[in-house]
Amino acid sequence: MKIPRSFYAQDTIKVARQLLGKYLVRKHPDGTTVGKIVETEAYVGPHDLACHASKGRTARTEVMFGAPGHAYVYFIYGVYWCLNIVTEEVGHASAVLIRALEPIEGIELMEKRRGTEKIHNLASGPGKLCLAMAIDKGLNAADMARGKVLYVEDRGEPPLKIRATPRIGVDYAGTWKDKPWRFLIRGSEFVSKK
DNA sequence: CAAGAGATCATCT
DNA sequence: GATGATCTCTTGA
Repeated sequence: MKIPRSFYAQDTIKVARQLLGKYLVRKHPDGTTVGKIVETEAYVGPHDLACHASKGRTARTEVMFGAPGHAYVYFIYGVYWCLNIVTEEVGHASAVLIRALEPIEGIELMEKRRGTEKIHNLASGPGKLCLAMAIDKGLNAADMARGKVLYVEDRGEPPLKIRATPRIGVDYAGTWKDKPWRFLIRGSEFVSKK
């Protein structure tokens, strides 16, 4: 069943933890791809110096200030796209970065898009999973609670063992870089880094 | 295997 | 004008 907006409206860290084990579904003219979410990161608000919203309300961060359940897709290093899902109430700029997926459906399509057949390398990183699932600027601000082309499904799996570590690539964020807000499914072979 | 460089551009100063 | 919530490839031990 598709995850409703009320789920995304909760505390960002809680959403980041609970997204683990859920399924990201992407419907595209070329085919449907599905991946199990195995790694996430929480960006909790404007006071969090690692969060893009700490730069203030700008054209880029506008989506994060809006309603929960929308996709925040941004371009980084002139090369890659990254997918986040906006959390908490309207006006609270926070989001969860989807960092890695375990490929479940449409694996051949992912292999074609990624140019590799190594399954552990198809979606084990935020830039890689966006390539594998054809996610780019066109999906920025998409409503994942109501939309049909990009959403998250709960397939009713039991609770998972979760491991928390500091977030990746945010050394510039002062004391915020050490917050243990990166969450992984313990033992998963599909995370970006162990 | 680890370390380093390059890719390449939207966004903010 | 600088830089980044990344990834791949090359180099060298």
